[in-house]
Amino acid sequence: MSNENTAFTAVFLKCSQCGLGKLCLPLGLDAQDMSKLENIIEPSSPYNDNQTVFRADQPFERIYAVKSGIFKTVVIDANGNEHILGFHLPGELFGLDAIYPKKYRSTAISLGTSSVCGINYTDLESLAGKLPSLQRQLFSLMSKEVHTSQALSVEHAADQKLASFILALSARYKQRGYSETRINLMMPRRDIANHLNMAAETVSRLFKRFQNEGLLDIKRTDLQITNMEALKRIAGCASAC
Amino acid sequence: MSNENTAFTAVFLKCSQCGLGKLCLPLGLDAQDMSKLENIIEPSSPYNDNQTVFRADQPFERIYAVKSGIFKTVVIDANGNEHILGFHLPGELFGLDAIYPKKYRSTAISLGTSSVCGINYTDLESLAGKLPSLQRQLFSLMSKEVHTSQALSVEHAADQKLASFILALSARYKQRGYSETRINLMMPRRDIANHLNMAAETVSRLFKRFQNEGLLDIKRTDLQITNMEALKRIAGCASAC
DNA sequence: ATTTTGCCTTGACATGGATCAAGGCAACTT
DNA sequence: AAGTTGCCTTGATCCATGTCAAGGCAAAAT
Repeated sequence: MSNENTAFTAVFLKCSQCGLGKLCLPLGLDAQDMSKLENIIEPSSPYNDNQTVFRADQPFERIYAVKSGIFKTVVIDANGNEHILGFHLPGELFGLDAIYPKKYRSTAISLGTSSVCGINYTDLESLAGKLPSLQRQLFSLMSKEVHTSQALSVEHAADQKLASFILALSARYKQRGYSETRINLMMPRRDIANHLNMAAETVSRLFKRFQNEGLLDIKRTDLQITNMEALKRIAGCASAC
Repeated sequence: MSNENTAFTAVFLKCSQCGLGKLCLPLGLDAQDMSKLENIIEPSSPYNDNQTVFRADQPFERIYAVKSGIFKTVVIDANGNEHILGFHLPGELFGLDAIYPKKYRSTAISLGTSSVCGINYTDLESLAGKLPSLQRQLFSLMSKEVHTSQALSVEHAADQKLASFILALSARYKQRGYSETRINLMMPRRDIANHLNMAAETVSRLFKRFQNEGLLDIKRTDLQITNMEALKRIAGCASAC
């Protein structure tokens, strides 16, 4: 938790230099439009591990795009139980579910050192009205988000849920130019389990089973997929094929 | 399944006369803008029970707004298992998850006699670029959709899921000007069970338990909520409070 | 180097809910 | 009115997964 990564602290990249343009909001924008988008982006200093970007019930002002690292969004129910709605990788947006109620529905927390771009929603809306490509990309990203949330509810057996989770992560890493077979799980077992509605022990046992069956190798957070096809068969291909 | 409701057959209501304007796409539009929206709406003849509006994998052309009745959206996984993603009431949109991949992800099926407005998405996009209120409402509805999909994944015990489902239906009926305590479940137990990832027997037993505990009265599809507070306690208030 | 801490794994046991099987009831058919 | 059909309910049983408890291991702290 020491502040050793001063290299990141003052890096306020523009969209045009960011490298996530292929995935993030600017996708499809020409140079001129992108600079208009850049004008309303509010880059922020990196968050250390486990810091809060916004809390549930706070008034909605900005949506956020992940610049580096990972964030999770969490809701707490009436009994105080936490539930992780999702993990957000670089180039992904979060806070979109706050648009309708005009307040955040969840709390967003960094996993490890991570950074975001904040985007004032009022400004974004009015810019989207002027730039058709931006409007299109926003709708597209929200559509994707709808699907991601639905996909989770389709799986029901524990092995199916975990296999789908791994494959979905793999696909998202691949999109970002990383290996699709060698993944560094940034989140602890407990968080994976919570997100998938199961016990951490079940995650542990399933990883072991998958390893015994030759589907993957895992040591702590270092995951290597060794039989993608078999994993897909277990996943039932609901979200990953 | 006889075609006794000829009254519906040729009723092509305009948005301005539809009565769902408070919930549906036209929300927030003035008369002039609404007529522009009306121009791109394609009303269709009603569907009988269990008819298909679109199928998964067909190319995406239109989003749909429910005009009357109920529709369900269904996905079929690699093993041929069906899963009901959601039920759609009058004024609600479906097909939004098809925007990103440009093909439908699910199959939409009518429950009982039901009707829709189809809206060509290309036209809608370009109109949304011209009418800020329409753009705003579209973003708002998609944001709501994201939340609805997420809400399902938060609950985990069967009683909690069923209680939340009932309360969410109740709230949606209330919004539409119907009673929030007396609800006609348009879908069979099997469909409710499937949507909530449980066995139909479990739904049956839970309805009985809730009835024994004085939370509700149910006879076939006729549901009466008698203790909303207790139901909310069981639901954990994740999606309904 | 030793201790501490946090996370992960493993085992034993308990249980919620699935599955299997039978019966009931209401609506439609003949 | 009797039969048929589809859906719902109820009971008995089983199993996947949760829970509880203990132990292991690696990284951080002292």
